[in-house]
Amino acid sequence: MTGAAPSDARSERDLETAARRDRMVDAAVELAAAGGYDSVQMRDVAARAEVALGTLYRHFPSKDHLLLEALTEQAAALRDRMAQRPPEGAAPADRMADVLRRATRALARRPDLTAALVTALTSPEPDTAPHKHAVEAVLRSIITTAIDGGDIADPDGVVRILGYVWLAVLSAWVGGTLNTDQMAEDLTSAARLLLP
Amino acid sequence: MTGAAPSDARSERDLETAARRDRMVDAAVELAAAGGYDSVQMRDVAARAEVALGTLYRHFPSKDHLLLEALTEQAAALRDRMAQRPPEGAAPADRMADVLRRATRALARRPDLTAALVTALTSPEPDTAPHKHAVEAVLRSIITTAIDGGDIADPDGVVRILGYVWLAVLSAWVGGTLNTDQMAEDLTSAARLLLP
DNA sequence: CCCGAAGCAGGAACGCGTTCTACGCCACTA
DNA sequence: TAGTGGCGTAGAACGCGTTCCTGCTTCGGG
Repeated sequence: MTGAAPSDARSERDLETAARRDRMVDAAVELAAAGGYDSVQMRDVAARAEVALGTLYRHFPSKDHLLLEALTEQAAALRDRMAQRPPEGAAPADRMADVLRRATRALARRPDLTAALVTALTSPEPDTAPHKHAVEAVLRSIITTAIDGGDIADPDGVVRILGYVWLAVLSAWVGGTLNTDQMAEDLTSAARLLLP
Repeated sequence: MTGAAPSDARSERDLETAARRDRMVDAAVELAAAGGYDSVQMRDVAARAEVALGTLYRHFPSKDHLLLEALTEQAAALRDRMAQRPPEGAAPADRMADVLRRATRALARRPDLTAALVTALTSPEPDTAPHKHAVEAVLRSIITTAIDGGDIADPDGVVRILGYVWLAVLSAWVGGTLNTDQMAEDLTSAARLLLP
């Protein structure tokens, strides 16, 4: 790593800033996992990532952007796990229920982290819309591959509705309106109502 | 008003504090209608209601509680309007679509106010959960009366899912992810998929 | 008649997200 | 070699939600 040729000078610098960026996201995730949204304080993130506050804001224009970056990574990881071990079940509704059960279990494993990320997802700042679109696209792709193969009249509509229900249930769970069991129950109920 | 008998002394005082409370909610609604969530600043609300900041916090433990109080009133008004002129249509799906169309139109009439109230509704503070439950109960009651009379297998499940979709779509609209037409479209699509 | 409690006014103070200022370091280029 | 622009550090400053303090008034009970 240290004995790089002179021609690598620029890429070395880039690697450093990429590493800094990773440290910031990692610090945010650690703080979120420990205490939720309120525990992710920008000064603490900067300190833990060994970075100045201004640097943090140079890379992420707001706390919500920072958390949405982390959420994007988590969602991608979830999609990869689903692709690696596809959901089981004959009917689309069964496969969908399997997906939701596994996803819910994964999210409930680190509740404070999930709460922090979902909080960022439901923040009303309009300039985070692109990030939100990206996350929702990942969720919809998971749903789509789960229910693929069944004879469904309006697959796009079903996927969209299931995505909405997923988001609403998550946000209700974060807000304390629902517990984990109710969340899973409502999700599978939606899947049963919308899928054969 | 001024010539009250002595026995009315206590109720006069209560009326004053009730009037103060109303002024606070009204001030919040006016500010929200003018500029959305960020324009509802607690110092401004207090000043406009001609009340000290501490008094505002004596009645409402947080900004979100204040806005949720306003939202509860709005939701009740919507339910009353729906009761006064019931939705038209033969099939439950048609009546549901009518309800959603009228509700969406009412909300879109004052977008900044709606955005502010929905923002409060999706705030993650757990101690606002009772308020949220109340609002959701009103929404579900509207849905229930709209689809009542059809032969639906799992009416409670359908109502719950439609309620979730309504909330998710509203929050997406507030977040800038959806425009008004898409919101109405997704809602009627959900109604068609879930109702005969 | 006096007392304590409750409600309110006015305003300072605190916490945290966000912005701004001042400066240093390093790769590039005329 | 001097200058320039990008990225970083350190830390003060600002805005707004929230809390706290100090003093005033009104009411109900000994």
